[in-house]
Amino acid sequence: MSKRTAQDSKSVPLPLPKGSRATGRVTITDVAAEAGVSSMTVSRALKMPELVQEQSRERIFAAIEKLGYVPNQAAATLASARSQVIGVLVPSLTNAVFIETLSGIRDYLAEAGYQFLIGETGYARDKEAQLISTYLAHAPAGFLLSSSEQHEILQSRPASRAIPAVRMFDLGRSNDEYSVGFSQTKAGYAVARHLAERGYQRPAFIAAQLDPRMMKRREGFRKGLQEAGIDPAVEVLLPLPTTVDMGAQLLRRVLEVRPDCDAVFCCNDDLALGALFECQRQGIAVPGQLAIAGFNDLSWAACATPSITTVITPRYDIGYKSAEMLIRQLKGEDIPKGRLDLGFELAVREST
Amino acid sequence: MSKRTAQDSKSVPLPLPKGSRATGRVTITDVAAEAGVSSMTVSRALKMPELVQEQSRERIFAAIEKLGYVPNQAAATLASARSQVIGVLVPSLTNAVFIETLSGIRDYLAEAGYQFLIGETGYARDKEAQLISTYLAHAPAGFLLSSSEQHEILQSRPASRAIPAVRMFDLGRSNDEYSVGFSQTKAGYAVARHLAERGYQRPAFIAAQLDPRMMKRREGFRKGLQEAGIDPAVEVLLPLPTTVDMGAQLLRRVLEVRPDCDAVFCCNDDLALGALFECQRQGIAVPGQLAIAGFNDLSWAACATPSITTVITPRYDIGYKSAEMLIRQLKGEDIPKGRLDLGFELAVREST
DNA sequence: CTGAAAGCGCTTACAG
DNA sequence: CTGAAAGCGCTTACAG
Repeated sequence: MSKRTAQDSKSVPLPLPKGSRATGRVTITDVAAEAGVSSMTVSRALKMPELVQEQSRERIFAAIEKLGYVPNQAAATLASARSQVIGVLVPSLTNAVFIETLSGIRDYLAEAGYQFLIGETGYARDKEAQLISTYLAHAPAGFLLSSSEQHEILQSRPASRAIPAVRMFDLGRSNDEYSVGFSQTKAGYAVARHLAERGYQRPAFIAAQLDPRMMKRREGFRKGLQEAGIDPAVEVLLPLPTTVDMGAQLLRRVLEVRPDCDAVFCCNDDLALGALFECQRQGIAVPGQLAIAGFNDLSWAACATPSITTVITPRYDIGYKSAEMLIRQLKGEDIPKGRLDLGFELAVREST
Repeated sequence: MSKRTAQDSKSVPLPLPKGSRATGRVTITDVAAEAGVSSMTVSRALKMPELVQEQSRERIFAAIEKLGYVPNQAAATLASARSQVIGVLVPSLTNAVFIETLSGIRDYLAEAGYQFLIGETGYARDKEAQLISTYLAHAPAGFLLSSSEQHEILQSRPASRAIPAVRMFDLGRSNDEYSVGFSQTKAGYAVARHLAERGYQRPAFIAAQLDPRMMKRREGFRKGLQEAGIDPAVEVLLPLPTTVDMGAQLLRRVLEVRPDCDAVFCCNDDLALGALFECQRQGIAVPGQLAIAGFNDLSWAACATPSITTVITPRYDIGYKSAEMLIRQLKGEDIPKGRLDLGFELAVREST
């Protein structure tokens, strides 16, 4: 009952012991021989079990178990020209926000049987394009991107080899692409309206990193203040990676410029925490003398003393839903292009 | 210039135009034809350029550029039985500590031309073993692991197909394996000695997660207290994932059991931050009434009010050095097995 | 429901 | 320094 492989019969005219290969690996052919079917049938039993007779299927799975067969992904990828790998590109791996997005992605992809390759773009469009090129060598089934830009290298592929991509965090400019996120502008606007309603008159804005999303929050914040008849003049922006300590530094600068400032919107919770510590250090009452608002609702915002008003963002869901949108496309479902707006929620707490 | 697909070429056995393939991809053969050499030579020019005549090399690189050739990793992996992918298994992706380790890994691997697949073990040995099995299908060149256990599935492979692994964070029990980390026990011990030297008499210990590393810190802490003649009786341990808020909860429990407690060692900085907020809420002076020590030196520890005494751990370096140790093995260097102890540093600050 | 044949794009020896 | 041949382990049509 011994099967020969093509190469055995060509190069070595002696039969190898049953179940063994030149490389020592257990292959689909070994499983097929053990189960008394062809390798095609084994492949089908793995991919589309409903197309294989139950009896064959049982023998095949028993053989897989017995031999400890692990499918070779490289061979599958080479033969089918598509892998089970998704390229995921996030701006930063040191930011808790994106880590939670990765958790969402991982949860969906693990369930769907996909792996992912993570790249860090450093908030730079060029770096994103470069990583896409690198990942292309792995024949990824799709991409999950975080830049709101188009990438020529993906656009220029012929339709037959197109690789689907979903943009995360920001909503795309048009409905011609897939994007999952929320409106940064509206979130900034909501914070401004809240501060205005509470009666704060001299608010400031502090930000670091200064990527496009930060700038949209700022834009919305200014718009909200202007609509409330408040002058949004005091801003301190620093184009460096965010740290908690930087929140303290930026607040000090704000207070130098405008000592009578009565509220500060921090573009993220790290800065808000640093600002709170600085107030504690200087003996400034929060919110009595100065209100503080953050962004993202990181783990400390709710339990700080005082608890910090912030914007709860759907970052886990952005990952999960983006992955879902991508995989459903890959499975051939006809998902309409467009923006999936997951919204946000303003958490009003003690600090304002 | 119409392209044909695979099925066309079968049903119609006509030669394809030069430079094109059934799949439409640019292959090494296309590059070889363009450069007027064999595909072997192209392969060599890419892997070991010094073995190829300069003139050929120039023509080859020009052809690569002209055709936009991207090597197919799947084909390379299948042919060589080894990929450029490293399997990286960390306990958690929501913990800043491991994220920084990943940054270290990424920095080294990116430089060395490797990709990595990240898995999250949830601090469970079984989950780690399961992920190893899954990743084996990708023919990883090596593993970076975070459990201190051995894994049969890796141990049982024949020497010819052995996959090297490096253990991170903990130092291995023996010098029979590769490990990069520091002594958790010594770090816990150092905190105890510091508190004792400062004259604290009724210290408590709080911890969550309770993975083996936490338990080693505790062990060292207890030992240090005992040696200083202090009773290490007050401990509150909770086997749940760490959060900042949990630090507040655990501290409340400690104060219920022992209201006269004068110091608390938190097994990580998240708990320490929550404990600090709780003290602020209750009006407990830090360190006047209660000293607080944390672990890891996360970004807020140094700039909190008061700044938090903690243990600075070499987590970025653990990632970087582990990756280096692994890749140098893969490149055939004869790296001696053993433990690489990167040490730690006690940062004494205002909170103690 | 099942199988024989061909091919995916590289690399591994080997021979010059 | 270079190349012809064979093979890696799957999947894709196709035919039954």
